[in-house]
Amino acid sequence: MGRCENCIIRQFNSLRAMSKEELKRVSDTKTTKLVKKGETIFGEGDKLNGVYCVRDGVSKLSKLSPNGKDQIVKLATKGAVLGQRSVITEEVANLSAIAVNDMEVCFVPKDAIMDSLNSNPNFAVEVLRHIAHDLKEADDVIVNMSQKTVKQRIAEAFIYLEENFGKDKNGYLALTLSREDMANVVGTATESAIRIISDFKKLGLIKAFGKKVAIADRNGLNEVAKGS
Amino acid sequence: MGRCENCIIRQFNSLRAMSKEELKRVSDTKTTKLVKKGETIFGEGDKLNGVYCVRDGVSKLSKLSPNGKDQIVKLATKGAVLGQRSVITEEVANLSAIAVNDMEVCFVPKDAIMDSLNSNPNFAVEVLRHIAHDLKEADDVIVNMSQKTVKQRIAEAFIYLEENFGKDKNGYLALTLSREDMANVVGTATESAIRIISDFKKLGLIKAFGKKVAIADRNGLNEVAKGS
DNA sequence: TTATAAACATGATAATTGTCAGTTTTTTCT
DNA sequence: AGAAAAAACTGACAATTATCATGTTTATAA
Repeated sequence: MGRCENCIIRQFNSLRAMSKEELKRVSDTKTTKLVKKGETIFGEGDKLNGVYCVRDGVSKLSKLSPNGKDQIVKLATKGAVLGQRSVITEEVANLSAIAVNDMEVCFVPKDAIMDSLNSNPNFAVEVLRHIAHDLKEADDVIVNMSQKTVKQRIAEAFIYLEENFGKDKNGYLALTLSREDMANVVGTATESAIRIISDFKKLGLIKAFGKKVAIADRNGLNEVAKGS
Repeated sequence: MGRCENCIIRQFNSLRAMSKEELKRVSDTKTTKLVKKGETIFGEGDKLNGVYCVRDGVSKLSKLSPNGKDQIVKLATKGAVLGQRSVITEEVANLSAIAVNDMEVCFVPKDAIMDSLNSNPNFAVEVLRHIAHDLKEADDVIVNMSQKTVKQRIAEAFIYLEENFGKDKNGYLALTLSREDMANVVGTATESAIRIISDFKKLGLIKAFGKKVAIADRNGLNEVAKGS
């Protein structure tokens, strides 16, 4: 079994959701792709004829607002599946997927997914669970965006980065985002993000080593996130 | 066939997604409930053992933020199904559902839904499509919340209310929200919402008759929403 | 029908956040 | 290495939004 199936299985969190033949069918149709940092996997409005499984690297899923700013809605890493929502509803993509660092993705054609969905209830229910979970997360983001200050959201973002992407051997966040991306995650101006991150450094909440950032005072950051 | 099945069918947009026996099973288990304005159907953290179909009236789905403010994430009207996300993921409710006006809902037990999901791929796929659509909408809300001003969001909210809940015979919005609810929909302070709504009146973008509100200048409102 | 509460409204002010106009630092490319 | 570009940073200021205090109107219930 190739690694691509692992993405699908991990994503849907059930080894038994797909039968051997289904996995075989998916396996036969897969294509592997290397995507360099900054490159676009697909853009807003693109018609997708398949989904992309992330094997390695991180992608930002963002939407361009009318005023020209990008809002990053989600960060997707190893094991995530991109574009499934659009494939399921048969609409064009409503987000664009851009590589935050060098990535390896594999492509699974629409038909392979749709056939399994239509014939295998277990698989459909697993996908359903997964999307339902995404929806809960999205609702939480809505509440955060509208009820928390930029400072709180940036504190949360650092915690999120540590929890979801981990640390390297020296304790620095495994995923380094530019200040601009950080601003686009929390929905603020780049300058505002820079200022607040500088403050966090001065307060000893985080520390930096070159581009790398580490959380220095987890409790303190948590306090800020809750609303000091 | 009772009206309760109509909710389910309308929601999932497919007459053929449920077999006759399945509909019968659902029909046998349903319970109808009257909910008065302001009453809670279920609250954040409640364990749901079924879903609620909205037969009549409107419910707000909201989440209490730590600072004590409510964020309304969604407004659900006739034909909508409440609580399905939590039932599917088998988590407690992450939103509370409160009646905005007098409602009639019917309750469908968890098992009836889960059995159909597990045995009927068409039904599962229809539910999946529906939740995928909700997810797209939630992503759009995230972008709006973070990239638009309060004024823009209030203008959009009026347009949304007209498009989704319609007008009465005199052209007034069929759904009247309090200023506080309006503020909680767009994620701002009640006073800010009041001020902006007053401005809209002065500018002739909307007009009021008692509690009722009508859009007076649709194009103008649209301009404001886009960012005048 | 009055009292009581809730919703609506307004002013003054403070806090937050965005914008613009730069400078400095780091990265990239030849 | 050196030029050019991108990213990070800073200050000054303006715009937006929240908060608090209070008054007015409208709805609700005894």
